[in-house]
Amino acid sequence: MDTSQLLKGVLDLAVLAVLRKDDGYGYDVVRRLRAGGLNDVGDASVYGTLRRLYNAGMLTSYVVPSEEGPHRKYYSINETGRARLAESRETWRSFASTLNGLLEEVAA
Amino acid sequence: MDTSQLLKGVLDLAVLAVLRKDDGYGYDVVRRLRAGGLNDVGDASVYGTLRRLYNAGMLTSYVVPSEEGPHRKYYSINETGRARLAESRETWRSFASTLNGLLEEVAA
DNA sequence: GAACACTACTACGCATCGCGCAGTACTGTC
DNA sequence: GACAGTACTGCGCGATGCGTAGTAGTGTTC
Repeated sequence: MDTSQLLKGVLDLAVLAVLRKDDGYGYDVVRRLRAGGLNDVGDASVYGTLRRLYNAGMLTSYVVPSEEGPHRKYYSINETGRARLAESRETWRSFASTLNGLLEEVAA
Repeated sequence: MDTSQLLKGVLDLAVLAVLRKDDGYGYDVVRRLRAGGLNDVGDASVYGTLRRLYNAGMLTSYVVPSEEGPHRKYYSINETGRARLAESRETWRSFASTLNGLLEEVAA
């Protein structure tokens, strides 16, 4: 089944989550997300999300010329981004809990 | 925080879930969802979802004239709808589990 | 009895956002 | 030198939740 709709509003959260420890560039973030189980995430979605988060002031960015390919634009999460990550995580947990509640009444 | 994006792709599931036991009409489904914790769900979203599910053959419908207001259009889940409910529930669980995995690495 | 509130549904258009696809560009390999 | 892999950008589409307005019926309150 298609999970693209489920990603809505959550990709921001996922991207912030994979950046919370180490800086990363777009292509790398895509790989981390897929390694984490989001197999179907499109690369354009991730690049778009990174740009959106950057424009929203959640990330800083710096370019590193690579000797083994094109330059890499690294993104680093800042305080605003961390605050947003914490907030979004709580929103997600609360929402997931609510939906699970609705689904579990099925058994009743 | 705004949860409208999180609802994407899940409202179908939630609507099917609240209809799985008893038939319901639009206004009633809205109340059940809100009672279940989806406080911010818009009524137009629910009516739209009901029509979408009906057009997709997941629901049947019958009109009951009410003595205490306008007529009510009841919706009833059918076999196709139940199959979809089961399928979507699994998709949701798998997805939620994946995302929780990504988030929990935060603690590590 | 007129204004108002509640119930119940429909229709229109908007905004968000993930995605597909094309394009650019650099490196390495066969 | 054609091709694959890496890395990023931009364009336009499609799905879907939401706001708002509109229609329509019933009950309440002054």
